[in-house]
Amino acid sequence: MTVEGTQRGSSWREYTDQGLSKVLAAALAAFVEKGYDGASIREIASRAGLSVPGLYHHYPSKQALLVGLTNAVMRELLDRSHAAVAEAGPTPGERFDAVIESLLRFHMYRREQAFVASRETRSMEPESRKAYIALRDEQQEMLDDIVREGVAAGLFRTPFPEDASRAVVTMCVAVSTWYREDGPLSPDELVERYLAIARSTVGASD
Amino acid sequence: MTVEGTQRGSSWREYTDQGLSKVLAAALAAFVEKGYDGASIREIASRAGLSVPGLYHHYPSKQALLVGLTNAVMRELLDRSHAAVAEAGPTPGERFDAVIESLLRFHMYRREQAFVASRETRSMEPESRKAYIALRDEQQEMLDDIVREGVAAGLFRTPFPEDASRAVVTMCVAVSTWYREDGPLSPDELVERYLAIARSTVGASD
DNA sequence: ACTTCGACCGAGCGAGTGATCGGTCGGTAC
DNA sequence: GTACCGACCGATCACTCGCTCGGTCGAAGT
Repeated sequence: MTVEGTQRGSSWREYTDQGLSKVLAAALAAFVEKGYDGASIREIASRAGLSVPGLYHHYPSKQALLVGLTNAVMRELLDRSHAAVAEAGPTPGERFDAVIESLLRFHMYRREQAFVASRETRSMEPESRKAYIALRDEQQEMLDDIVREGVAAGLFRTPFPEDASRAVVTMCVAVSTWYREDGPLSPDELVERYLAIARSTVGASD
Repeated sequence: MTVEGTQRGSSWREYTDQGLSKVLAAALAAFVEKGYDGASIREIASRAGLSVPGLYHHYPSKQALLVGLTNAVMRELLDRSHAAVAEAGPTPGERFDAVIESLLRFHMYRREQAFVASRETRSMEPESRKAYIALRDEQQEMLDDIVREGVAAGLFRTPFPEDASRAVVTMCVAVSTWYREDGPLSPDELVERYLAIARSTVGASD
C-alpha cells in the first residue's frame, strides 16, 4: 500500500490538492456519496477508470481502501495540529486559537476525507478502528490539555473544562458536514467566527 | 403503516420506554449496529423473531422501516421542544434553557433513535429526506429565533447569533454519539453542564 | 358449518456483492 | 533474446441482497 496524504515543507495553514491516487480519490467520492456499505467495488473501480481486478491490484480489499483513506486523513490532521501548536505562542490562549484554527481549516479543506473518516468509523474492522480512535483521542486530548491549562491559569472560566473541550471539538468537526466552498462563508470568515464562538464556549476572557 | 412514537399526557421532561413495535425496535437495533446499508432485512426479521415475509407483512420495504423510525423520532423531539418552550417563562434566557434542556434530554433518552435518524439521513429517499430535513430545520430555527431575540435584548453577547446557534444544536445532538446510561454523568448532571456551556457559547450574561 | 381475515412462513426469484482465477501486454535488465 | 516485472482485464466464483409467491393456521363473524 502506498503512503499518501501528508506533504512536508508546507505550513499547516496552506492546503494544496492532496495527492490522492486516482484509486483512493474514487473510493473517497463513492464513500462520500453512498457510504461504505452503500458503495460497491464495481462503482469505485469504474470511477477510477479501472476494471475490478485492476482495482484489486492496488488494494487487497474494500476495507483496505477505507483504512488507507482514514489513516491518511488523521495523520495529516495531527501533523497540522501539532505544527500549529508548535508555531503558536506559549500562552494557553494562543495555543487554543492555533488548534482551533487548524481543526477548522482542515475540516473545510479536507471536508470529504474528514467526513468519511468520522462517519465510517464503525465500518472499520476492530483493529483499524482502534488505531483510528486512538488518533482521534490524541487530537481531543491536545485541546483538553490546553483548556485545562487555560482554566488553571485563570484565562478560561468554564467550570467544565473537559466537557467544554469536547463540545468545541465537536462543533469544529461538524463543519465538515455542512461547509461548502461555494457557500456564503469564506474560510477566513468562518475561522474568525468560530474562533470567537469557541473562545466564548470555554469562557475565555474578552 | 402504524403511527408510533409520541405519547401524549406526559411532560416534556419525562421519558418512559417508547412503545416501539418489536419490528421497529429490531430495525433500530440493526441500524444502530450496522447502519442502514450494512443491516440486512434478514437480520432485522431475525431480531424481531419473524421470517422475512413475516416482516414484510408489517412494513412494505426496508426504506419504510427507516422512514417509520425517523418520522417518529423527529415528531417526538419537536413536540417535546415546543412543550418545553410553551412551559418556559417569557425571557429569551428562559426559553433558551428550555429548548437546550429538551434537546439534551431527548438525545440521552432517545439516544439510538436520534443517532440513527441523524446518521442515516442520506440513506432516505429524496421525498422522505426532504420531509425529515424540514423538521430538523424547524428545530434549528426554534433556537435561532430565541438566540436572535436574546441578542436583540442585550442578554446574549455573541456577535454571530446564527453560527453560535448552530454550534449549540450541533453539540447537543452530538450527545447521542457518546452518551451512555452507565457512564459517569447522570442526565441531570449533563443537563447542568451543557446548559452552562451552551449559555457561554452564545455569550449569555452571568 | 362455513367463510373471511390478519398474521405469518418455506422456498425461491433476479440482481448484485466482494473477491479470485488465469491470463495478456508493454517495458526493463542482462 | 529471453526472463522477469508491474499493471491490468474477461470471466466467473460462492454468496447475499431486497423482495415475492403461494401457501398455512387459528381466531372472529354470521
